[in-house]
Parts: sequence; C-alpha cells; structure tokens
Amino acid sequence: MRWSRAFIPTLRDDPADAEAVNHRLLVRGGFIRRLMAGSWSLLPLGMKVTNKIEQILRDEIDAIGGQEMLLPVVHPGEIWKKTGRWDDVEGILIKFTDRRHTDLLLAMTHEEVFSTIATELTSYRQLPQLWYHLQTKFRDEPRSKGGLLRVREFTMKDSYTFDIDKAGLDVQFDRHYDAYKKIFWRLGMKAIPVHASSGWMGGSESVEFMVESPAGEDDIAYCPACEYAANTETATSSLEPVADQPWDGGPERFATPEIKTIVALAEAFDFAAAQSQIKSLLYMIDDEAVLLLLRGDHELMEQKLMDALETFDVRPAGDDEIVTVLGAHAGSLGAVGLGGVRIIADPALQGRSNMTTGANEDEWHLRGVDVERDIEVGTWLDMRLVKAGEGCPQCGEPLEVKRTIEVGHIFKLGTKFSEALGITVADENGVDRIVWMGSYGIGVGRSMAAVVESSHDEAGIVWPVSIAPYEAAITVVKMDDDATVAAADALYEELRSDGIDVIIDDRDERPGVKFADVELIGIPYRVTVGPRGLADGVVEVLRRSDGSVDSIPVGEAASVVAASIRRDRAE
RNA sequence: CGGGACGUAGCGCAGCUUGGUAGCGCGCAUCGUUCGGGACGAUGAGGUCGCCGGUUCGAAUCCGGCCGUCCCGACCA
Repeated sequence: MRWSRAFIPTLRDDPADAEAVNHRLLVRGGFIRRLMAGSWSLLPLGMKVTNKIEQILRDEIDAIGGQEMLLPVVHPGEIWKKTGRWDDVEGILIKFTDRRHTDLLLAMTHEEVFSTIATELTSYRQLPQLWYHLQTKFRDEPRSKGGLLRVREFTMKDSYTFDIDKAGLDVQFDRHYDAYKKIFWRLGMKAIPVHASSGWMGGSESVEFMVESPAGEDDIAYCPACEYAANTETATSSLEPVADQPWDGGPERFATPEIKTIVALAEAFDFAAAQSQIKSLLYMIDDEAVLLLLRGDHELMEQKLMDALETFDVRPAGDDEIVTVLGAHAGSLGAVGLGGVRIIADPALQGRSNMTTGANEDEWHLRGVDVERDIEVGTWLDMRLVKAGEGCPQCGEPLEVKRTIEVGHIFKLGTKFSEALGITVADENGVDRIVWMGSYGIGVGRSMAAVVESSHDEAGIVWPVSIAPYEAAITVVKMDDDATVAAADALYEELRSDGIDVIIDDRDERPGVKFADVELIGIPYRVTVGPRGLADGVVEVLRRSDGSVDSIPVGEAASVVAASIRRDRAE
C-alpha cells in the first residue's frame, strides 16, 4: 500500500470524549470511528487488524477440529422462548417484530441457533462435533464505555461443542482451554485463565481469560506462588484466625447515639474493632427478606450469593423494607434473637464470640455476642469479597487482586440447551441420549482493544507483528530526491514480493509528521530511507517494540527486515 | 435508572456571566520559501452555534422541554 493513496485519518489531538487508552489511540490512529454510543465503524486499519485477529482465531479453532459456519443475526423469538431466555435476559436483548408480527430479536449470542441445527445430529457416531462462527452480536448494554472494551454491536468468535457424555465435553473444554492460551499468546497478550461465575449462561464450570489493565471491569484474585487465579466473583481465600477476647455472659446492650457505620463504631469503642463486628445487610432475594451476616471488615460479593442460591433476583432492601422487617434503620441492624427472617452468614463468623452488632433498635448495639450461640443462622455461605493480602486457598501465600479485561470465556453448558431443544442422539444401544454442550467465546474487537491497552507508549500503539495493520513501513524522508525515492521503491517492491505486509509512506510531508504517524499507528518495523543514509549506502531500521535502531546496507535491508518479521511471526 | 460534565467548522477549544448577527489553534486548498522528529509566510474555503419552543426590536448568549455524548455508580458472560 502507498500511504498517499491510503485512508488513514490520524488526529493530532486526543478526541475530547476519549478516556481509555484504546479509545484514544484507536481513534487518533484512524482505526475506528464512532457511529453512536457502543457502535463503531472499522476504518481500513481497524479492518486489517480485525482480519488478522480473525485469521488467528480460525487457525487455532480449526486446529482442534473446528468447522466454521455463519448463522443469522436476526432470530425468531420462538427458539429463545423454548430455552426460556426470551424472558430471562430482559434488558440487553433487543426484540422487535416483522411485518407479519412475528417476534424477532437481534442475536446477542447463538446457542439457540447452533442447537437448532444440532437437532439434525442423530447418532453417537456423528459425535463429537465442534462448530464455530465469527458473527456480529448485539447487546443493548446499559452503558457502553471504554472505546472498544464494552460496546453494543461487536464481532465475536463463538464455538459450540456437542458430545455424547460429560467426559467428551471435558475433552472439548480442555482443548479449547489450550487453544485459547495459544490464541492470546499469538495476539501478544498475557491472558490469565481464571475460574469464573457462569452467570446467566448456566452450566457447571467456566473459565475466563483475563488481561491485566486498569481499564478493565473485573477483578481477579491471583496467587503469584501457585498460580491460583479466580474472578473475585468466585474467589475464596484463607483468613488468619481472630482471637476473641473472653466475655462472660450473654449479649449486653449499649447506647450508640449518632453511630451508623462500622467505622464509626470501631472508632468510638475499643472493643469494637471492625473484625469483631457483625455486618448485617438486609436483602430481598426472590421477594423474600433475608438477613446477610458478614464480618465487619468484609464486603459482600453479590455474585457469589446469586450463584449459590441460583437466582438473579437479588437486591439490597430499601429503607422502608428494612424498618418494616427489622424495626430499626440501617446502622443498628442485627440478627440476635431475630425470628421469622432467614439468616445467611459468612463462614468467617463461625466460632466467633464477643462480637458487636446492631440491636435492631435505633442507636443501640449489642456486645458480647457469640455468633453460634446467639444467632439462628439458617445457612452458612461463603459470600465474602476476597481482598489482596489474604491467604491463597491453595497454598496460603498472600493473594494479589488485579483489575482485568475479560477477553475470552469458556463454558461447560452441560445439557441445559440440549434438553430444552431436544437434542438427542442414539447411543450404541439405540437409546436416545441428551447431548452435552459447551460454548466458547472470544470478543474480536475487545481483544484488539486489550492489546492496545497492554501494549502502547507515549507515542502510540505497539502492535505485535502478528496483528499489526502493516508489518513494516518504509518512510521516505525526502520525496523530491530521486535517488531516495528510487531506493525506497525498490525496497518496497522487494519486501512485497517477499510476502511482507508493507506500506510505503510516499506522502509529501515533513519527516517529523511521517515518523509520528508510523509510531502512533504502531507499525513494528520502520525502514527510514533518506539522502543522509544513502550517502553511506545504508538505510535505518527501527524496531518499534524496543526502539532499537540499526543501519543496514541498502542491498541487504529487505532481506534483514523480512527475516526479522518471519522470526516474530513464528513466536 | 441515579449522580456529574459536556454539545459552537473535519479535530481541539474560546465566546454565554453583562443579548447586537461568530472567533482562535490544528487540519484543508492555492502559491512561495523550507525539509532526518508534528516548519514559515501569503491568500482562501469551510459553521442549521445539538433540536424544538418561549422571552425580546434582536438569542450561540436568557427561560422551558427534548435529543445526543462522555465519566462515576447501578447493571453486565
């Protein structure tokens, strides 16, 4: 490509509305433009990167036996009603009707359609199957943000597997696990696989692939010692035991005027350190008031609660509800002597005594509470948010908590969809068996954004060779110098015939402008051709990733650069 | 959905308090001088001031409503 003919609208200033690094750099570099909130057009450079990412996805999924298909984006509501998701995923699912008043929807994912096709599977002899596609999905996110990180319309690679039994599903799952590790490696990202909550996908087990970035939306707990890693939505940790001070007798009321928070109580009374308090939270779960108890210095992780209770209908009770159920306002709530309300307590409270908690009477608390003696705990449930520094549940070393971007997610769906849609095959005895399914997704645009987030500097993006919009750029320093232009053209042709994806910057611009643009756009190799170097018979090769510069004889430049690029490609 | 900020030329912004018919920088076009890290001079093109309504002789500016965008939160594979 000749730069003078290319549409690469770079911007000198950061767009005013861009905050996230990927947003700033991809817009400035002329890769993408916004059409509306959460919808982006891919300009030529963005398209090139996307194509390269998609090719890697195809390579690796094909390598584990994947067969590519392409399914429609508009689905009949009917099949989503069969799986129950027509009603279950209210909100982000866009529904509409056609001229015949048929219920339709914009696909947010494709389990239903793949499953529909899979009803044509009739015999165990046809299994296993691994199908995938790269398709547009639309999710009406309440709040798109972060450039390409959270959008409404996006391309996703999703694969689906069909097996005769759980063992087969396990094999497919493990293969995807390995393929995903390779994929993210090839995309130039350090992706950490973590145990995750399955959310509304259901299923028994899921692993997310996370890339560390301050722009991310998920926290993971990570053990540097043993590689334990889990989304904080599921992570656990081991805690130092707390030694309670002895206390004779039962709970004792004491006045706590104006004190409404754990912190304030801890400051006012030396026996009421946060870890010696019981945090009481009233929640409405499936329309039932439930009192949740945690250690005072711990935080609730709602997702753990939802997963354990198998419901999405979880919300904090309102002020009115709290007063109605407990007879006091938030700040003085407690579980001692409470009847008729279900109590769920975090195991960190087990065996604790001489604790402080609200008295269910405004401005009064209780001290000397023995959790198991004084409180009728209905269920013990780990629902505590893990914090950095707590012990790894596997090896005890301190955990780290990192902010990350979720770039991929693999699920063991089990039989949820196949049962709902009647996907069965005959086994060797001629008996119909429900098929076991898995589903595995990678966001293409989000991956592109995540690479930018984790690989950039002050000057711009630093693409890995594998997905760079161009592998090399030839910067022609002086366009009105015939010898320079001729040498640059010759180099360009040689690299092209060598199979290198190269662009020649033949614009009549000052060198500074050209240098800045190549760096902003993030092309891994820049070959600078100018009269100054040519006088010595050399051109200059700059490697974007480490800034190293080599002067190389003109005649060897193409082969040296091509060799470097081939080496990078192989990595 | 709650809180906050914003909407004026392709991009970044000023003007609004105190109403008088729109300006700066970058970019763009032409010419000239320049040319190894975002040049300089000259000339020029380009704007429904987000939309609708109101107040007024007169609205980018004041008032009301709406729409859109971003950030925080809620939410979210």
